[in-house]
Order: sequence, then structure tokens, then C-alpha cells
Amino acid sequence: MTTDPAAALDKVFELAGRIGDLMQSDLAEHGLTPARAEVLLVLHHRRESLVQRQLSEVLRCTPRHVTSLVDTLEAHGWAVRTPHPSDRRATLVGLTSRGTAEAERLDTERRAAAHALLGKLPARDVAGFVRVADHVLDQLTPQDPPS
Amino acid sequence: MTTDPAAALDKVFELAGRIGDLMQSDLAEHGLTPARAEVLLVLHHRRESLVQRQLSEVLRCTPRHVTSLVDTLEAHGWAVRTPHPSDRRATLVGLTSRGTAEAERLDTERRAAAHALLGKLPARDVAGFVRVADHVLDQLTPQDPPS
DNA sequence: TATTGTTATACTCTATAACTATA
DNA sequence: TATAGTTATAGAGTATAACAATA
Repeated sequence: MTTDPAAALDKVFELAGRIGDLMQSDLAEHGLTPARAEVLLVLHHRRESLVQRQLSEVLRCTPRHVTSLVDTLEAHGWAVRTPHPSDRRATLVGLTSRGTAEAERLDTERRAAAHALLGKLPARDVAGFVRVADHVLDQLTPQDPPS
Repeated sequence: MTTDPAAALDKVFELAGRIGDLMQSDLAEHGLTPARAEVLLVLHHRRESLVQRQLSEVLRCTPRHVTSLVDTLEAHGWAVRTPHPSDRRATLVGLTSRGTAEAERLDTERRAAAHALLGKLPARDVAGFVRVADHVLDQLTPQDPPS
């Protein structure tokens, strides 16, 4: 029975690394990267077009980086830029139907993977895992109050 | 009580991301990056100099990348390259005293952080967390049998 | 004067390919 | 011929600074 806190944290990184590698392979096969996929998912979950400035806040990255990401997304036909109706400085970014389909695929894959990895465990164990994770997150300066 | 597997996996990434950001800030203050820190830790834990080829295997990266990392480590005085005694193609990489000190600092920080984040929890909960993590790791193709 | 997005530039992680020296 | 490490090049994430158009 391992109770060393350092070993427990190491597991978090090992898990994130291994699962992350798998996700990245899957994304790469579709011409996506984690950063680009996140843009797709944000736009999909909001179900509305966002101004690039908003995207940079949601994604916690610079406006410059949003420009790069949206450039690629647009070049691949997943997203489109449209002029903001009332603010001529701003640019709205929305999903194409292909982008929406891709975001939905990502969501489905995510759930399937989670089920494959945790589905065999008793719900009680999963809940305990989440409780510990939440405890750790509480120790870290809480940044995003659930809005 | 959250038992949704997808939500549980999300916690893993949230944890890794938040803790990773903290670590990265700490590393940056010392002129380090995660990749460079890993080299330091590998060399420190092995307590011996390694040939760059070995490093590339341990770090699971290309020999080319090892060259870059060691270049930086050497420029900062954390590591030194020495010729291999019997194979003139090979280059041994070892830690300087400063590099050793830095690696020890990293280890200490890691344990302190783990204790701060998990120390208040009952050992039973931590053990349960690790068991779930190990279960998930088992579901993933096991790559590294404990040597 | 403040804000939106872009061009310009740079650092790091990471990879592949071609090449040199050596085995 | 195979191996160790390097130069050359490239894509991606990410950043800051300067700038144009607009508010």
C-alpha cells in the first residue's frame, strides 16, 4: 500500500503523460494538436462564435497565439472568421459543420477512453479518487470559481 | 459524489496542468525547464555519468534533442561533457557540483510540495488514489516493466 | 487614449535527414 | 557497415513588442 505523497503525485504526471500521448496520437491522425483541439471544444461547448479576444481569455493564452491557432483551424476548414457586426476591430470565430463534427468526435472519444480506463472500477473507488483530486486542487490557489 | 469516468480523467489533467504550471514557474526562476530538469534528475539518481545515447533512451527523446539539452546544461554550469575513455565517438555527461546541488533542491521541493498537497489526507485515501491510478496505468499498454 | 488583431521576432520542445568521426 | 554525436531544417506551443485600424 503506497502512501508516500511524492509517489502519489508522480502517478498524476505518469497518468497525464501516458494518456496525453495517446490523445496526441489520435489527434495527430486527424491533423489536430492539443491546442487546436481545445479551441474546437471551447467553440463547440459554447455553441456560439467568440471574438478572438474572448478566446485568448478562455484559453489563457496571448491574442497572438489565438491568431496562429485560428489561422490553422481556418486553413483546415474547421473554423471560419466573420466580421463582428458592430465592432469593426473584432473578428468572430465560429465552427464550420466539419469543425462541429470533429468536436463531437473528440467528445465521444474522450468518454469512450474514460470508460475503458475506469469503467471496471467500483463507483466508490472512482468517487474516492475524485475526492482526493479535489482536495489537492483546493490546496492550490483556487483560480476559477465555477461560474 | 462524482463517479463519471470522464470527469475523473479530467481531474487528472487539471491536476497535472496546475501542478505543472507551478513547477514550471519554480524551474524558470532557476533558469530551468522541465526537460532540462529531467536530465539533471536522471543523472543525479543514477549517480554516474551517462553517454548521450543512453540519455536519449532514458529520456525517450532523439539524440539530437539530447545535444541541445546538454548544450544548455553545460552552458549554465550544471553539467559537463567528458570524452568516453574507450570509445572516442561517445561523450559522457556528468553533473557538476552545482548541478548536483540543483538536482537535490528539485528533489526536496518535490517532496515538500507533495506533502503540502496531500499531507493532510488520511493515508488510506492516498493509498486508494494510488490504487485507482495504478489500475488505469494497467489498462494502458504496460511499457516499462519495473526493472 | 484604449482595444482588437496582426506583423515581427524569439525561445523551447520535439522530430527527421544528412553528415563526420570513429568503431 | 554500424554507431555516436553534430549540423541543418522544420513544425508546434508559447511569449513580448510594435503597429494599424477602430472605438
